[in-house]
Amino acid sequence: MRLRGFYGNSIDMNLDQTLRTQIQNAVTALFNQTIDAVQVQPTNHEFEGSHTLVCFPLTKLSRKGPEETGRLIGDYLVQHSGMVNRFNVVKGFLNLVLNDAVWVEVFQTIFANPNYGQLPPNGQEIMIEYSSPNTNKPLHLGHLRNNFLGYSVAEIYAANGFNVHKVQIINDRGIHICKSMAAWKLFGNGETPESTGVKGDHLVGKYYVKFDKELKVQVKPIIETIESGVVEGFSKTETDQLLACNKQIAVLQNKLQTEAVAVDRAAISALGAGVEESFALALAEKATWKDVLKNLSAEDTGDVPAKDIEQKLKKLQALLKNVISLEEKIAEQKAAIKEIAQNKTAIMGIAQDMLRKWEQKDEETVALWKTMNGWVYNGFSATYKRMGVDFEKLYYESDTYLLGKQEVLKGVEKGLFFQKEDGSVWVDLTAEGLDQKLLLRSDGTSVYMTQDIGTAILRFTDFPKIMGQVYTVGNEQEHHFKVLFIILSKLGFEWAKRCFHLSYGMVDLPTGKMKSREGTVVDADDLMQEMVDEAEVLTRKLGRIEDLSEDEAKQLFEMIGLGGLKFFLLKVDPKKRMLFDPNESIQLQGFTGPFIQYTHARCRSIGRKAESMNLVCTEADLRLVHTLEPEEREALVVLSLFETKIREAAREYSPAVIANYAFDLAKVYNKFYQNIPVFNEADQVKLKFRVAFTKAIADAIGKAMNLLGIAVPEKM
RNA sequence: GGUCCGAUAGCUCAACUGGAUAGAGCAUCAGCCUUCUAAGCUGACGGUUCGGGGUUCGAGUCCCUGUCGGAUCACCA
Repeated sequence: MRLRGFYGNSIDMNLDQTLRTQIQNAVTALFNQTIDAVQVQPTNHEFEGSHTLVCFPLTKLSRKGPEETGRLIGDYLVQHSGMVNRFNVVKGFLNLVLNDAVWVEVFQTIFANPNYGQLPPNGQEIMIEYSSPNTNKPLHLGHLRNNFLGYSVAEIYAANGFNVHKVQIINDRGIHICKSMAAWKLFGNGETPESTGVKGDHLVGKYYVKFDKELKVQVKPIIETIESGVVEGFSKTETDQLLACNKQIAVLQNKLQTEAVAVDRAAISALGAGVEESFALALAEKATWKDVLKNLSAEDTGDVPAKDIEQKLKKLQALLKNVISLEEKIAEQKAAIKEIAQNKTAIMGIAQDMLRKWEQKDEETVALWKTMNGWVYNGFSATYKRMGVDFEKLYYESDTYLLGKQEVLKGVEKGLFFQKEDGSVWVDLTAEGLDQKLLLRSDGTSVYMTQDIGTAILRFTDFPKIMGQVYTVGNEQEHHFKVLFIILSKLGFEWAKRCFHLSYGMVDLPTGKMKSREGTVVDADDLMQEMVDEAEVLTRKLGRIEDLSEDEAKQLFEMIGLGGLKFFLLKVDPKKRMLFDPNESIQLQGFTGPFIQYTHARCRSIGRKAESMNLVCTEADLRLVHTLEPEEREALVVLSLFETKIREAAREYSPAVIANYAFDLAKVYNKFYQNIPVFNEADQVKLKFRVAFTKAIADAIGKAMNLLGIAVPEKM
């Protein structure tokens, strides 16, 4: 979705624009040529100046070298512009130093604008979806990235002048919740959140895990029977498939044995001691080749240089390529068998039966469904509250899947979709370079895609003025949304092209990927609590909370713990997969939330002292400021970028832009703070200016952090 | 196998969409508290931007190619 054209001008852009015009004038005056585009960029820190003109492209017009061109333009600007104080030319780059008066004026504008950081309303409405959990288990670390991201993007759009509608779709229907229901019915003994004291979403999650465990137990003998060659009691297609799998496995295993013998054992032994023993294990079939390789790479290798180990592993990998690829193929076949076998277990039968009954509105099933979903919602709302996220409207899959079905059937009538012999409905996307996609099962029930079609249409009906919709969903679903948007277009909805999938990368742990079945998920509630606890420990250690009440202290720990967590998850470009290192996330120094919160508290401390001294800065005072210290100038340059960053963050759908900016601002202010003690200043004008300047920085930091959903303390 | 995404300092991440000697933080080392909050500041160390070609005044960024990692291609959601 393109949003260009909804943005106005900000302070630094005006400055930039004026400068560009003056450069254009200079070029016209000097070389008797006109240009329509000039390349101006921020000056590198190592050189003096704030704006830099790239001169290379101008050499054709000036018929002079880049340095000479730069000098001529620089001279001209100093003499005629009234803005440029001095300049320097390095290679082909013209670095401009603006008059302090220009920066003082910039500050006056910011000072006079209490809404600095909030762009005027642009009359546009936009919908942002995030969170959208399944109702069978509690929220985890992945949801945290999703929620913080969605919430922050919503705030950023609001700051850009949009009227934002935050929504989510709750996946309250389907086989997943039936699994929890089935397990609860079988093993729950009537447990409730009240009777156990367990948070509702966690209780329901417990039974989801229980279901999976039981399923594993029940499916094992079935798989063993199948693999022994006995395939009975399956439908025709299933039987064919299973027999085919068995056949494939036999062939693959034969090949594997041949390949295993062919592995160059001599080459492996040559790689070092210990390696060979590990492979003896693999040959005895106690481990797969892949596991052996994995174990070796994880082994403690003492003081062998890392590069050597890496090379060794690469060699090994190459030697074992064939056997590992065969193993993987066998695993694929086994997975296919498992899939079919699972449907034959008693417990899966119960869950599927519940799903059918639910669709038929069976009273008892619906009642249980309502009860357990209710537990989950209570749990979720507690989690959302602590996370500090909210929603204007909730959509429930159980309300939208039928609507989706209607729309699909309409599509069939119009000839947009087609029906197969078994009654299933499909859309043909081969013209778009994709496959055929199922929209309704042969028994007429809805799939994921069906309900998303319904939800989208319902939303544009509920909010007819929205220009578009943003879906905050992990990048594993890129294909899904690509297909969804094409289908909506086919159905004739012109707004389909203004739907945008805000696709973000997965969160990895140092131990690898999170897998709910292997119990390696990081629970959202637990994580938030740990962060707050850690914040408390570290804060008490620093001993700065003596004059805070117990309540205030608690609030502060909450602010720091969650601020740290949010900042950690938001500072990385959303598109990229990121590593969550728990140890690093609770750090308070450097590029962290608490560092920025701390800077804010410092500023406020100065503010309080100024108030106690009755120091008030007026616009008249500012008019008396004529010179700036380098630290002040530097900070003002950063401060003036705020609204441009707010725009950029919206354009890129990236809170990371704001996070980086807030950090830059805090850093540049700390430099000022350290070098120029504010209250040591005898000159009243300078003193007042610095107090006002500090307040402006604090406000900008606070607003930037708010865009990330992070609160900032008065003291810490 | 097809499609898409990624690879930058020991680690985690930037790099204004083609511009300068590729920047921060962490870690390591060395300095700075009689001062508005040291959760801070200053410095040092650290790079063949995965390999190989190409495009041009100029490439981490664009094109081709190879290697590695991830995602996806369900009558799951």
